Amino acid sequence: MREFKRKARVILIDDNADHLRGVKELITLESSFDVVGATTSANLGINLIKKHRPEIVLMDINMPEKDGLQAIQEIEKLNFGVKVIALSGYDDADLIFRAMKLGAKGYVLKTMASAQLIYAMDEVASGKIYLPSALTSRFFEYFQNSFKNEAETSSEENLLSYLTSREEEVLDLLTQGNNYKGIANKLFISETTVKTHVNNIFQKLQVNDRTQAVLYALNNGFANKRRAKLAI
Amino acid sequence: MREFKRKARVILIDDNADHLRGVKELITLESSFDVVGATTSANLGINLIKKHRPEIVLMDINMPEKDGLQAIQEIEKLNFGVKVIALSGYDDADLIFRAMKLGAKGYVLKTMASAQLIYAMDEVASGKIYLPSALTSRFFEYFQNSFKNEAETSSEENLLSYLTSREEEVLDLLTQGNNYKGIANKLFISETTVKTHVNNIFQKLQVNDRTQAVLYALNNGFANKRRAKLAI
DNA sequence: CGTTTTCTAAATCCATAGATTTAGAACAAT
DNA sequence: ATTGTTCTAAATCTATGGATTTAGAAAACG
Repeated sequence: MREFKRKARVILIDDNADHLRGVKELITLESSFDVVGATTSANLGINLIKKHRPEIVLMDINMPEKDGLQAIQEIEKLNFGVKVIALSGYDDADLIFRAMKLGAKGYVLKTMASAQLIYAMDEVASGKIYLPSALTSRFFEYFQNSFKNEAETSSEENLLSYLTSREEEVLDLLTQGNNYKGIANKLFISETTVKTHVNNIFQKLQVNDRTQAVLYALNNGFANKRRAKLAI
Repeated sequence: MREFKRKARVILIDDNADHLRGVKELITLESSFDVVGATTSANLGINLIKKHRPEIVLMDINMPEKDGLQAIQEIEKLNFGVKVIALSGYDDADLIFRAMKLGAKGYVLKTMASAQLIYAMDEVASGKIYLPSALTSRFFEYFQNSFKNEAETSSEENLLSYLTSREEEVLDLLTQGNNYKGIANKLFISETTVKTHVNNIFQKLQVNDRTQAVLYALNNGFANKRRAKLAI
């Protein structure tokens, strides 16, 4: 249990001074977290984080001055392993999505009961990710919608399936920005052979040049994982 | 409350006949759902769905014969508004991610208490998305990890920022698979002017040809939303 | 006002890309 | 055994792509 460990440190960042004070009091009185910093400025907050290296940061993301989302991104870039919980007044799907995408470990509405905030902090402190179920639902609607097109196009007849395995290899190298010579060298075959393969690829994908072939490949699920680094 | 509505219909698909029978009994006895179909075959299940148009489908995704994920995709393609809940023996992050990506409205482990399955069905039937919090956590770890690179590279110095607005237009057309002539026609400028722009783009992006320029653009946040359809 | 940037354009030249045809070898399928 | 597919390769030809230089007009900046 956590009583035996050192109290986890928390830094609060909220441009609303009243809310900041309220949350600070709440945490101090009703939880076993240690508030080591509280500020209304995102920039000051980041400095506090650098100084104190807290386990948890409660970050208001509805700040006008500096965008809270941007602040989350900067905190993540520090790579301190700080766990950021986004605090927001809105259950907007796009906000939730962007906050989670940037690495927030939780998203809590300001209107939620104080016990839920403490619970979220406990969960996040123990390494989990916490999203209230209503927000999880919102998130997934957004998430699934953003993948809808991709799913549809990927289920259409995919011309990529007509490629032979060697042609797939060649196309893979094309999607890394190689020219004929580069491909020939990498596959230990002659340049003219590569040309033959590439021409066959064009026919099968019904495109006119390598750029279109590469675009077709990327738009149709080719090389989804190994989002290739350019071979420049 | 749901008592006043017609009982929501459910179809069960699970290649394990024993488990299938157990779940059917459970739902019949302990919930207000109406099991209108149960089969061990994904293909038969899809036919049942076409016939009965159920509100809910419980789909085992650990089937050897036909992949359950593929079945989900096919069901979503029908566009019947069927709400699929994935049933799985594994809390594997990649499985969860793929199931949700394909449009599953819930993901429940077979090892979970039966009450939780009923709860999930209630939630999903009422239009929400249900993921147990432990799985939500798993999902987000995977999700955030898959966006990590993107966040990092997007915060590196982006050579795209050096492009003039005209060059951005030209690059945009390049990322749609246009050649010089196509770009010239679309921008009402001469082909040689396009060549000048394109050469300047190459210099600024430090690449050697159009394919590499397009790849750089796509990998660095250019045209993120309007995931361009090819101009073939 | 002068300077710089951007957009436009042409000319030239060489390199690469792409189309097309032909063909041998290996292998799988029936 | 024969047919079909895949992978290999070359030759040839034309089209497109890319590098480089030069330059005018317009707009932006200071």
